[in-house]
Amino acid sequence: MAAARADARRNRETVLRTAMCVFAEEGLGVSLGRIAQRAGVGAGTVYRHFPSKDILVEAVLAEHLESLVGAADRWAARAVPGEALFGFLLEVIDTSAGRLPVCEAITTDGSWPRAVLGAAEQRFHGALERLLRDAQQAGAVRADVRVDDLSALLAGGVAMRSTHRDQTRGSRLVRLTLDALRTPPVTKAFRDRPGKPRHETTAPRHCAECGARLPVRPTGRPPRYCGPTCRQRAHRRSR
Amino acid sequence: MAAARADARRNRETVLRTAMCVFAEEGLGVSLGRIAQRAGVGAGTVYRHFPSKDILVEAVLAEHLESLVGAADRWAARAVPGEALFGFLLEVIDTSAGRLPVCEAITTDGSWPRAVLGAAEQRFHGALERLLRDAQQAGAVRADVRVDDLSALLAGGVAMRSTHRDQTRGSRLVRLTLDALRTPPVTKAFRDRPGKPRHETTAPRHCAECGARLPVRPTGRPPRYCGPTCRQRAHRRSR
Amino acid sequence: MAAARADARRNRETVLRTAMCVFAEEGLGVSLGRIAQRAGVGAGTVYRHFPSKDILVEAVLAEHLESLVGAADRWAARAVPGEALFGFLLEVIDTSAGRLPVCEAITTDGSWPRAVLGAAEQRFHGALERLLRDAQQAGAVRADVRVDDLSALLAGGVAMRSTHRDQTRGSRLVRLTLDALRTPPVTKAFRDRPGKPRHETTAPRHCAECGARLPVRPTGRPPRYCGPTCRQRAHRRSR
Amino acid sequence: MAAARADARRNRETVLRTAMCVFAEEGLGVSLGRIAQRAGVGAGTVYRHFPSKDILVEAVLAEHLESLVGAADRWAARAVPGEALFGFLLEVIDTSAGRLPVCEAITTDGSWPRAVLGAAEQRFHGALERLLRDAQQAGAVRADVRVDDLSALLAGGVAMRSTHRDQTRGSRLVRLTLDALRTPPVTKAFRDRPGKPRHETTAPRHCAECGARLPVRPTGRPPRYCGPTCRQRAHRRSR
DNA sequence: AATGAATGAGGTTTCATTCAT
DNA sequence: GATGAATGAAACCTCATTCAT
Repeated sequence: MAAARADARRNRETVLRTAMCVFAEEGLGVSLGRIAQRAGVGAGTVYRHFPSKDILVEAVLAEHLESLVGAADRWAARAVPGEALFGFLLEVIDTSAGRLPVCEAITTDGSWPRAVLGAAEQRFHGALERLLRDAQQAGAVRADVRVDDLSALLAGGVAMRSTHRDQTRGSRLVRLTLDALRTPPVTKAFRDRPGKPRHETTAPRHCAECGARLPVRPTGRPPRYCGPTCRQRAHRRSR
Repeated sequence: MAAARADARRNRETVLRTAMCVFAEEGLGVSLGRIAQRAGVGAGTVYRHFPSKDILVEAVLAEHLESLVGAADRWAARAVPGEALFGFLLEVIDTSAGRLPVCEAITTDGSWPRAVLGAAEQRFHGALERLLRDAQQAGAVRADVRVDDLSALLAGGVAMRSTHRDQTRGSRLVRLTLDALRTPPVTKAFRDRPGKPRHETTAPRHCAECGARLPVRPTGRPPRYCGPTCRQRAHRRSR
Repeated sequence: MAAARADARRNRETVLRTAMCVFAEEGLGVSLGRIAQRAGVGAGTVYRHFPSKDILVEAVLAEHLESLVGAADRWAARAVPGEALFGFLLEVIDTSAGRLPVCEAITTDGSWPRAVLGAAEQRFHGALERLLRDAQQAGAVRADVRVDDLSALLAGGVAMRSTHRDQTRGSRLVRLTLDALRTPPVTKAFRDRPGKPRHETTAPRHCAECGARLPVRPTGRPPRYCGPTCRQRAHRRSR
Repeated sequence: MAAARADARRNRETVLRTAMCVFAEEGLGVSLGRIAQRAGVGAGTVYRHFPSKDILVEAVLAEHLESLVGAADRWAARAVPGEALFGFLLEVIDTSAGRLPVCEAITTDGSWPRAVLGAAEQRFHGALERLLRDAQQAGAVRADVRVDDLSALLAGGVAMRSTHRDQTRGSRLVRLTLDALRTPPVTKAFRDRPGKPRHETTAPRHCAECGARLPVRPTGRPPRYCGPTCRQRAHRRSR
């Protein structure tokens, strides 16, 4: 009987792994029959372990999340707080890129019985939260970022990676995007009055003429134009 | 006869608009029967105008793209180059947020007969290209960004917006992400030798202690830490 | 109004002729939409003239039968009784070969409202009957053949012609089969009766060597072979 | 497991047999739903065994052909060459009469994936070929007949039988037609060659009055009528 | 009278799920 | 516990027929 149980567990694993691959390859639309076939088991066996298709999809996602929790722990253990978070986010996006359909099933469709996912999802969010908190305490990440921002950012990153026709540039784009989380370059004054950037809101951030980004400087009169050219042009216009 | 044609066109519009809504609400999985029902027409009528489901989905997407091309033109007409691009990207993401499933059908699944979409897609890409070129010539956007980066970025932005449980913060996150495209703060030296940042590769870009982003300055000795705090902390650790 | 009527009649003709072709080419399964398309008219026009598909099929068959009645009269007018019948049967089979599906719709399926066909069918059977009676009175055809035998024989002939992969041999097979109707070799007493062409029935009708049809001549010794070549070949074989 | 397989096989048989009947009764137009209903199984079961309608039709035909191959072997085993062929052809026509629609699906429509039928069809043609060859070697059948002639002849025979409103006369007509294959009356020299039954071909094979088949006897004067009744009737007529 | 859009029942096919073996 | 055959609802698509223009 123990042997039987071992058999059953092995079968469960097989089905789960197969489903993961097939979902990734052909989308969530594949029939369970196909999965059973690819797993080399009968349709009934799939149903014994996963009483419905939704449950199977959830199990696949939970498995994925679980493995990501492991990755989070590894990153937390071996890197300084900020880099741990960025490393983890990148890894999540990389390993999830092929699984877009599965992820979307969860994120997009609100009709999912969140309860079932619960365990894995909470552990995942917990891990994410810890990494974020540490990174923020280390000052590596903007203070106004929350866990749910990260979730959304992950979804976005996966979408970018999966969508970009050029894998290398897709990767690069994701890194560029993640950098948006980093604490922006700050000055002494800013650092001394944390949370109150001097010009954060009052100073113009873009050239009033051409829209170019203006450099942020903590002191002095904030510029209104990106340079003499634009200033002149605006002056002309104002007459 | 002309009247009959008008009727037909109206019907086509109705079906198209209904399909747009229903796809957005319930995903691409909905049956054509349901769409027909919601549109208040017979199943055959849907079929008459869109001979297959794929064709209907394409039509919905094409319609959407077409409207976006209009938006692109409006932005190009009424804003300075850089802001036109950013405004357009934001609008695309905002108006596409509800249509995630439709967009994904296109971006995710490579099996689409691109030919059919062709017209609308090319016009969309053309518009995107023009906005990007102008923005880059105005120096408002990084020179190393390409159109396909923008496509991927859009997909990512839509995913973020749709995924974030808090709409407001989702919006904010998207804006933050788009800013990654902006030309990074540069100095005179950099501006004079465009494309050749002084320390671009040799200087450390992140604080060696906390990982915070380091300001890039074209002259002087590049800093290793983000500030005295980290320098001190590193010093302590090195003893 | 008279003009309108002429238009309508012309339309009816067009539809009928088109239906004939299309049925012959693609079977009875084709949709009326296709026929309307090929005829260059609207679906409604088809229905105005032929209120249902069955009625259209019947009309096509009736038209065909009507034209065959004409052929029967021509044969009756220009050939000796026996040959008139055989010529007519061959012509029927030849012209019906492409129309197998239509014919079958009538002969096979007992569910047809015979009443509607009535007129054309009766005229056709009448013509057939006359040809048969004359041929039998001339002694060219077995006395025990009835009109319904001929109908069945026609169906069989059409099937053979349509089925045989080799058109030429199909034709030959049909002729061979029709010959089964001819009066079998009879005794001297029978042959001597007046009003009978001398060799009409006793003379061999095909070359005993190669099976080619032999010309029928009322006088002289009937040939056994189609020419010197076959005669020589048979002579050699008999040694 | 074996039991399940046995069940499945039984089900397959049921569906096949039902389809055979229903096709014969109502034509190839019947819906698979109807067949499933008549077979007492679900629509899915039909589909499991025959993944498409075409495949089911083919299977029905293949089954039929297979059974005919058996019949061919039986005839070859128990009759002299010539009679074996004729007996077989008659049996084919008789048993196929009800199945006209199925046969036509094959013979009429060239669009069939012959590959699938292949096996059964080739075996059938092989059997036909053997019977024909033997019959020709025995001199019972014209030397210029080929297998494809027989195929077409069979189609024609089936059409005749199915079409004739009077079954008995239909049968008679078919026999008459098949006789067209027999070696035509030959000359003395030919007749005297050894190994040939005396009256095989020259003696009348059917009653000159009523067309009934005459017994073939190798010796004695061959009868001209099937019995005294017909002889008397013919006598009366000749006066 | 002609057009062709609209209709909707019905056809084939698919597949999640159950159940006998 | 595993198997895979059976089920039947539902999807997509077709087309004979009607009807507004």
